Amino acid sequence: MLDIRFIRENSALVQENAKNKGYDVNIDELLRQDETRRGLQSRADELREKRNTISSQLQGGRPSDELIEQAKLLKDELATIEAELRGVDESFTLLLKKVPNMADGDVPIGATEDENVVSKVVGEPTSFDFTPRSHAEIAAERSWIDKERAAKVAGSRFGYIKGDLVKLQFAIIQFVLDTLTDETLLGRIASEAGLDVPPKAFVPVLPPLMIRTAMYDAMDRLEPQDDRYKLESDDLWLQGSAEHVLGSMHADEIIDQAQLPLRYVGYATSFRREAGAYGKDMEGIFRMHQFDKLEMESLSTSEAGPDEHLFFVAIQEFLLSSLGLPYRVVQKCTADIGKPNARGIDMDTWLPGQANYRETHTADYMTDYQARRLRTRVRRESGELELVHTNDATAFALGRIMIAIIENGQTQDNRVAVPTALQPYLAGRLFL
RNA sequence: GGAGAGGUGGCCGAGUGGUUGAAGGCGCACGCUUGGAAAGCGUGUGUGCCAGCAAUGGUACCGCAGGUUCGAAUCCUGUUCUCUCCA
Repeated sequence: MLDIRFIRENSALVQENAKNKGYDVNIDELLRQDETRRGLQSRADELREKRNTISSQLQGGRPSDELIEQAKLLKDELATIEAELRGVDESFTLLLKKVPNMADGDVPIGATEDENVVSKVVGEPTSFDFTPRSHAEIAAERSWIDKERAAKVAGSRFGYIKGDLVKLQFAIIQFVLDTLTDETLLGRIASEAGLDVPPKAFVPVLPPLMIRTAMYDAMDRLEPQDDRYKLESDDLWLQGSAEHVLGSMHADEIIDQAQLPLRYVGYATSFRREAGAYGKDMEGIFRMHQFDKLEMESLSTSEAGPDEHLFFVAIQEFLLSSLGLPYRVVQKCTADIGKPNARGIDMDTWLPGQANYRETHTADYMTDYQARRLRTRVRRESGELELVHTNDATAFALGRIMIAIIENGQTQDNRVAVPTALQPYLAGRLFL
């Protein structure tokens, strides 16, 4: 959520920004309600002040009937004002929550994701001296993915992942955890990216996979609800990405500045309905209702936030490069970065089976937009309180990255070359 | 799933209707004291919102949400979380 004081002072900018991001919000109406709300709030405060004054005169017993009568009148008036205030406050908050975060100045303005800007291409599309297959075809040959039986048991877009593919997944996980907890390596990644960020290790986390409505909403990741799985009888949702449960971990907390940045890498099975997918997306395990993911999250000061974002991107590039995969970096435009985002960068990895770059990574920078409702604050060295800035980014979405490894590393006889960086985690095997 | 106990400030802990934003202690900050330190002494030390350049003032907050009352940390209802015992 944005700061209402910021909106008051920058209403035109905020309206313009909402339009650029494709959100229909009425800032004028919001400001009108804000004024009404504040008026009622002041009135209620005044009435309470009077009530408190009278009350303090009444203590010690022997209250005069007159005073009691006065107090009763106040009580009634206050009740009326409070009811009115509750109503206005509710619709005001509803409107305020709809206002998207301000996009940073260097975010390309665009109406659809087609206006995202490719800023960097690393490596070249893998070439083969045979016609490359899709991961689904190779997995079928190797009995790595069984969607038919999964459909019988759980429905469409679920899978049984089996055999060497399971070992590959665990190898990737180990590789990521080793990378993100190695401060020497993190320092090198930072300095090679020209970033002056502390090389502080990420804390690995296995988070809860369910999240309360209030927390999900505070993270501003509850929408679109159509894409979420709700557990009706419990006021709980299945989380759609570890950042949902990592970012909300420090809700209602005040963190000493010396402890920042807090960096986490969460491993979580994530759930999404992914309604409306079609074509290539339906093949194999590209787009499933359930997938495992390693996600980075950081809480930092406001001044450190932008570099944390770039650091996350640098880490993503390091991870992809370590696997020898061709990828490109995409600066997402205003329409695509998402409501709570100030900036958003994607990594698209080359998939020979689709002969296309497809999204495997996202890095989101939310400034203080999430922290405002989470009430996660930092106590500055000066003693001042300030909202933290949040960053989240994919380390690896395991399903998608295994697709990339299979398709880019395939041989004519349906084997898959193991990236050098993963070989130590697969007993030194060169091929799966 | 059942029974019981309990959630008070950074921490411990008092408080069962009336200056209680909340005793006391610990911690922390500043000052005094000291050659220096400890001890000791003194002062201060929560958060949100509104108004104000500020000092400050008003208001709300004792897990959360309602209710009773002129007045609620204290009484009532619901709910949530933690702990103990049982299944």
